Amino acid sequence: MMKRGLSIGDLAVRTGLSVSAIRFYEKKGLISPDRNAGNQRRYEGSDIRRLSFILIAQQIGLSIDQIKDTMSELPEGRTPTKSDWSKISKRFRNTLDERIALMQRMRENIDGCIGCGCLSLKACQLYNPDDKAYRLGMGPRYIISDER
Amino acid sequence: MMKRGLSIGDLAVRTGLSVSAIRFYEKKGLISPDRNAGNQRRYEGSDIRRLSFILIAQQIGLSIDQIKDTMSELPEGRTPTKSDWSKISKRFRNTLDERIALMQRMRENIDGCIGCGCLSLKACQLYNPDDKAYRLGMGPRYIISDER
DNA sequence: TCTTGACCTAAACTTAGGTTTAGGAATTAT
DNA sequence: ATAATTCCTAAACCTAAGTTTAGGTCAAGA
Repeated sequence: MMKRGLSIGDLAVRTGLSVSAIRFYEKKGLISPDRNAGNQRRYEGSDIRRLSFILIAQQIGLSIDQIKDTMSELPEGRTPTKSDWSKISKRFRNTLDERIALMQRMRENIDGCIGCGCLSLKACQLYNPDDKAYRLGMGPRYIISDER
Repeated sequence: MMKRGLSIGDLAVRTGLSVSAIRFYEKKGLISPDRNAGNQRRYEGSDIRRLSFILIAQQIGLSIDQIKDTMSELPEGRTPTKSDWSKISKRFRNTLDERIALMQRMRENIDGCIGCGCLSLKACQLYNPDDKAYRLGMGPRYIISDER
């Protein structure tokens, strides 16, 4: 009578994700469920936390590949403990801190940049190369040409 | 001997954008250059500012459509003045402030959420509906099913 | 038992924000 | 005058992060 694992539908209900998204994350290597006799996926309770982690990481702005890298530091053989998760979540705090600092710098510069008339962008603070590491959304792929 | 307008290549050099991106923004309705006798685009100096505005708006996280909406408040008949730009740039400050506040809330919650064991997400702060308005990157399209 | 609802895979489709390519026409430099 | 650039359009292609569809299989309730 004991349930051996959660079905993909159960997991979808528990996490709020769609079934297709869960399958997609598996294809991307973020989660690796067992299969039952009939080839259906069976998940453990700890997979709820795994998926939740993915959602949070996405809200912070990490890509699937970055999330995969981050999660690769979880223990391989055993179910991750609270402290395992806690350890990698500290990275998030740092990432967030950087994002916040960047946006604060942008905020400080924005009036000056729009108002000042310097908008050829060549000398603009908002256009500072240190800030190019993180851009929200997609934007133009190559902002500055090599000018070779 | 006076140059009548900038070519698209000139504008690309001045803004750092690629020529294809500038044409793309035109197709999206963000900019509408004149044409010369040979059907080539000719831009005014003020278009540099227009494109710079687009770049800044993208860094703040606005989509092309949102940028188009925002720019629709610029004057139609005449070249926008410094104060026209300044006015709409104030919106950016507010948008940025909201983004920053959201990220700060996330930062405050992150340890608790990862560490606490609540990660079924159903009750998690990080999953608060007020925060769903802005998500970085794409993420799953529909997080919560209707549960109809 | 049988039927309806969940699950399976593979492949095509979606959106955003562009880039690349192909085949010409206009400019500019020599 | 001619060659080398630059520009033109249209259409195809690209990536991320999924969704949708088609054609079957599995499981659970009446």
